[in-house]
Amino acid sequence: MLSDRKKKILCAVVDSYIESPSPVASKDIQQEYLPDCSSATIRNELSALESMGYLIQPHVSAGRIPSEKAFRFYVNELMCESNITSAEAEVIERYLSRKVGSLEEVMTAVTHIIAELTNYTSVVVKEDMSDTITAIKLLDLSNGKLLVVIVTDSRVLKDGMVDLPDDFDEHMIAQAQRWLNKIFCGKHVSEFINFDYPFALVNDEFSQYNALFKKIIDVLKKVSLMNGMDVEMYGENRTLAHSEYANVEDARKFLAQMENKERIAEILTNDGGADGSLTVKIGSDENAPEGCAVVTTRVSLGDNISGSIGVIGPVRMNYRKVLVVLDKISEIIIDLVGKGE
Amino acid sequence: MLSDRKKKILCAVVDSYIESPSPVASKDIQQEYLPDCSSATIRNELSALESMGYLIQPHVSAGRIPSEKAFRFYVNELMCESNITSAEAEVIERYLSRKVGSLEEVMTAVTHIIAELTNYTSVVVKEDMSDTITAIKLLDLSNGKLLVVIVTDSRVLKDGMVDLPDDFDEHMIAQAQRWLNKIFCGKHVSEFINFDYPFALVNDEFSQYNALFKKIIDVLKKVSLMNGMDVEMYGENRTLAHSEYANVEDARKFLAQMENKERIAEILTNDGGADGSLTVKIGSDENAPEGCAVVTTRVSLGDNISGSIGVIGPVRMNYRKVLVVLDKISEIIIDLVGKGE
DNA sequence: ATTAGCAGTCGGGCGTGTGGAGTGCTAACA
DNA sequence: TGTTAGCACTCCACACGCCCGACTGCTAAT
Repeated sequence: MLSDRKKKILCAVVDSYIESPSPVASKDIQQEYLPDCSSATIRNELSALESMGYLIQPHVSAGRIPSEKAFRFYVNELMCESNITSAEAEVIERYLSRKVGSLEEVMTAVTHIIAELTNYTSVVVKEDMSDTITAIKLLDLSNGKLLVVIVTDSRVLKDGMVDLPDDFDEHMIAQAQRWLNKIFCGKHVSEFINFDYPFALVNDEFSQYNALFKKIIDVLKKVSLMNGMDVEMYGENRTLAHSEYANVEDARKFLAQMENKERIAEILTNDGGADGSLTVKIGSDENAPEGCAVVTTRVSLGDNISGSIGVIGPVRMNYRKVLVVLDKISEIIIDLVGKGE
Repeated sequence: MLSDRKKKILCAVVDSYIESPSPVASKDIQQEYLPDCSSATIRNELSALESMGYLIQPHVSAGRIPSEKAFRFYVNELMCESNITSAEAEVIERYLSRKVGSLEEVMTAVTHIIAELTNYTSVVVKEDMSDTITAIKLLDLSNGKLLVVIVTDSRVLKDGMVDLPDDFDEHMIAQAQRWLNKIFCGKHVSEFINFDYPFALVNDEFSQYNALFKKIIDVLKKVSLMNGMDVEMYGENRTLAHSEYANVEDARKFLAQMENKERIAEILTNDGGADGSLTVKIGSDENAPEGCAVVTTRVSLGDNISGSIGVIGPVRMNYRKVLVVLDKISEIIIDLVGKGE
């Protein structure tokens, strides 16, 4: 456990670093946060915090910068709460509270307003769980490949390709198709994702089907991953304005990660959490994109539809502001939905 | 008109500059493209081409780089045609020709494959012209504001706000609403965009409506701009990999322009052109984003639905490759659609 | 445990110098 | 008149070296 003074100092380092991204010196901390100690004392504490993994010294004659561990500790225990400014609240309400229109338009509006207020990238994911599988079709392309097609309720189709073992004839394909339909029809596409192959279903004499089945289910998993998910992102540019992306290589790495919408959607949705609850993930250790932090909140948007709203920025993010904005937004959206569409 | 030799030299400069983005020297041209002339002769020609506006000399002891004018001339008259490599054609066909699924999925696939093959940003715009206006509603928010809502066929709603003049009561608002519905119901939302206010409709005693009407129609124009348009973009990252975006400021400027989807959609769609025809716009003079070139092709996707496929990259773009890829893609898509959805 | 003071380290900004790439110009030549 | 060789000139890009200043860690005193 950290002593009170260590906590104060760590908090000072993080606060200062969030405000301006240069290593924090002992003297600065003394002057601005802890006038009761000498800078030497603070230096000792900093040194201790460094060996505990909370701080990093870029080089020997530089101050300290917080590690990802420090940011996590900061968010969980140190950060003082703050309230949304009335100006911000007003902006949000003006934009959203009278918004008429389709869910898509509200999503777009939400991403724009969050990016505007926080100056980070904003993502909204809508998950529609009501869409169920009507049929699975296997089409022999007669070149050793099998086309796997999923047909769902809402006529959304997904398709993928599988290599066909040599010894398969059309009867066997038809048989495989019957089995697949028996297992999956009427279920939600998301069921593939956690589906364990039920070997029991296939008795010994049909063991040759096993390999094919596994492949097909893998394809179905992959192909259905984004089904019913709608991802909207805005303000990649905003995040790039921050100093961690001062060189193009880092900027491009960030953008490359943002292009993987499946990944982003997964990050935003994979931990449940009640309506309006806030989650913070910092760094790739917590499954956020590398060098990034993700703040998420969830709102339910009616039967079988749920939404996740998130902000993606550098680990050195202004968490206080982001949390406050997301909180307000989710509150308003829950309110909007509650009033009945 | 340019002499043959000037054309050859200009073509050499552009080709060489596209291949590697450094100023092209007279000696290089001589060695690689025109061994029959001396470098001095070429220098004279270069100097002439420069004063004609085709070339730019970054500084006195540097070679020449092509101006936007040179690129336009190159695309229109100099560039030698080339054919798609069989490898590329195969990639495209494998990806697309067996693609089953919704239009949205095909759009996504198209953006990905184009970005992959060209290494530039790719955009697809779908325009659905079949959506018509069912009703226009004016809601008095009783704070001096009027909420304008458009309801269409497909239950898409759009809304915007207008300041209400002081002397308007609910009867007048109802009257205005009746007029608006009379004019626009049953028409396509795009009709706002080129709509000229028909003063004749409003006779003198109702001239007070004029100001309000104009405002409302402006809002309707703005609000309906993207109606029925679906913009999908991929590979902003790819374009940034090119050397013109080596510094972050330029990269951010590019990205900021890419965030304006309305603008991009307009660039891609605003010049008709037959199915499969290719358009090249170079530089902001031709309404492309600043410093960028846009290559576009159009495909019709059935009744009242048309699509535009585009590639956005730096002015120094590999036009030959982009044209070839877009050509192949549009061919396949026209084929796909032709076979009957 | 805290603190003042001092020696030591390292990054980064800045001026200088130089090599090399490429031109424009001139004068000679076909 | 068009082409060419040769030369003087320009200017960028890069490297080198320098030094200033920012901070620290350590030591010794309180």
